[in-house]
Amino acid sequence: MDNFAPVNFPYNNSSSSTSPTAVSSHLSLNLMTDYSDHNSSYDQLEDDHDHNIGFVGKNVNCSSEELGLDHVSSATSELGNSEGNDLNSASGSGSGSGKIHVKKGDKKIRKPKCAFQTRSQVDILDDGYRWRKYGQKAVKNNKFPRSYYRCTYQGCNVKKQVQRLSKDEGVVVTTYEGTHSHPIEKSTDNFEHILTQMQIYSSC
DNA sequence: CGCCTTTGACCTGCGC
DNA sequence: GCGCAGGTCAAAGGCG
Repeated sequence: MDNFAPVNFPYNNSSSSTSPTAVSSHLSLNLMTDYSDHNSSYDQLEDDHDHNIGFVGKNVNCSSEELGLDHVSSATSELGNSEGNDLNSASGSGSGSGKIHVKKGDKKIRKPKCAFQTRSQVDILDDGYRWRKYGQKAVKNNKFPRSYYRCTYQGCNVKKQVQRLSKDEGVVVTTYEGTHSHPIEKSTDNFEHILTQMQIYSSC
């Protein structure tokens, strides 16, 4: 982990916000991007969980775009699955009523992801946005399931995944994917504090 | 009644 | 080609 630089979260609105819901009163953060090796990704995170904030991913290339900034970046980081589903098309149209994620022949455009881990008793960080859970899957080598959430704001197709580490039950890994196209819906003092720290210490 | 969670089925990509 | 793992859909049910 050597590329530290300011980082923002995947939020367009950086204005302060407050609304405590699920954020643990004491939690630490490890921000990382692109843990692209699906077998080692979360294990990697565990190596660094004693730090309050720090990257533990392989390729620290979380772009400003994925983090919610306006200008475009070419970052192509993605979360550790090997599938590389076309999340842009999937999120945009959901491929209709079917369950086809990627059209054959379509060029894969992988939406960058930005993941971070927290030490928290709760799985869900209240980041001020409204999320709807759309799936949950058991993950190999992990006794805890991975939950899939989607931003409920109309037209916003930001997704996030939440998973607790099996080796360290106190660590929750949250992966954001996409950019919010709307202001934050509620505020969270705790989360803003976290964001502030991230902007100071982290970089993607 | 609307929103959300749960959950099983389905689809895709990858490794063997 | 097959099996596995990850990701998504959508019906059903719960809750405020």
